Amino acid sequence: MRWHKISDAVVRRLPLYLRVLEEASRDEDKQLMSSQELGDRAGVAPALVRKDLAWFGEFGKQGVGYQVDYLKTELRRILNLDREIRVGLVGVGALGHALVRYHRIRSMRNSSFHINLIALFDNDPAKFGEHVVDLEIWPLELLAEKIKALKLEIIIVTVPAAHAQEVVDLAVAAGIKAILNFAPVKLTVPEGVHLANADLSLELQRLAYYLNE
Amino acid sequence: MRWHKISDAVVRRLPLYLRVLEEASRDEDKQLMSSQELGDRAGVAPALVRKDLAWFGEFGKQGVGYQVDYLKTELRRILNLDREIRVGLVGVGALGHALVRYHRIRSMRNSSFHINLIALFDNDPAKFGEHVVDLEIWPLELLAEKIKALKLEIIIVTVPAAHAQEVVDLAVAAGIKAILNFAPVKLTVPEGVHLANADLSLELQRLAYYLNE
DNA sequence: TAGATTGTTAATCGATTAACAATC
DNA sequence: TAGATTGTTAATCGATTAACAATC
Repeated sequence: MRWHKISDAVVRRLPLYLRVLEEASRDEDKQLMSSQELGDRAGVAPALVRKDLAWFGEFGKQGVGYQVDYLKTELRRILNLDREIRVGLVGVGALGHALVRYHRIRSMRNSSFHINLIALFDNDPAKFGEHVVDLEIWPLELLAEKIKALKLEIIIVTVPAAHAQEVVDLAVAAGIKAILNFAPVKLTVPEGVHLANADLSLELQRLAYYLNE
Repeated sequence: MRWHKISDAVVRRLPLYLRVLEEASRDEDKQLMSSQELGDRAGVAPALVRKDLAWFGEFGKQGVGYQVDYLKTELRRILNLDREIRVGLVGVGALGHALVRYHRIRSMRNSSFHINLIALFDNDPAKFGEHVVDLEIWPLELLAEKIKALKLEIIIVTVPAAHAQEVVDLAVAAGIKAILNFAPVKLTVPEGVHLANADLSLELQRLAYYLNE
């Protein structure tokens, strides 16, 4: 258990730092990085990088900077990426299909990426038993059962807006603690369940605002 | 030209309000809505709803609330959704393909949705001339030319991370002012060009943080 | 009129930045 | 040692919330 409640603003930057460290170590074999450089590459002010990291421990050395490998390991641990995280996807339409392919290929190439999509669900009987890449599509009725049996921890929701809330309610009742939602609808989840929204039309509408200044 | 520079936090909520108003008027034929109800439905405090709207004018009546139709019209105008916004998509892989289908079908069903995806680009000659739904895939070489000829204002980037920055540079040089990026990479754009990131792996990594509290 | 709700100002809250002593 | 850079505190900035006069 952590002492302070870390704000979501901080948590959102951690994967950014991790990505910078992974690229620097993979592409440049970099051993050390200062908060200045890490910040530059992540698009974050150096003082903020140090403050963010300091919530979790003392990872750097004065006058030297941060050991890339060590900080990488620590960030993975903090983000729970040092163990397998099992993910299910509900709604294998065009978008769901694409996300499966995108994700399966990524996780096959990069064995250290421990967020694994391992189960697909749909409510269309015509799709039951069908495979996308190497994953079988299960009937939506099996969602709760499979969440428990396969220890799924995150679900990706790519069903039509009208069905998203009921899918989420089912999943939450079965113990799901995190949801990545693509449906263009505001979902309600109980305290303790975390929601990330990937709502493309909202993003496009936001961008449209800036088009005549 | 607007008097105050409106913060992005405000702009992000406007499409949310618009969606609530559209649903209320379409599904419930609602005529009036208070900041209280609009806020409840959008997940925003009522005082913040009033403050956000007040940046752009006086749209409500004391003791009464907001006229749904009127506010809807005003929000559309503010967001530039009262005119056609033309969008191009670069990188017709699995994800790009799915976004095209998702978006074309949406815009065909909902004629009032004026953000239109009208051009596709890829660098794979095998795909040139191929159609996705009703849209032809053009060679990436034509990007700059087509941006100008078709008056594209937004591009959606679904190319691999390694190519995203060069695509963006090309597009920006040709006059693009807004970019929706799906590539898992931090893009650099000049002042005045707006960027929205839809980076799925960052979102999943963020969610993973919350999985053992 | 009485009740309701806006638009707006002041107060609060939270996040970022600046500054610097500690120390490698 | 001298220079560099961390971890941390204080100052600043910005966004949200509370409160209320105006008014429909």
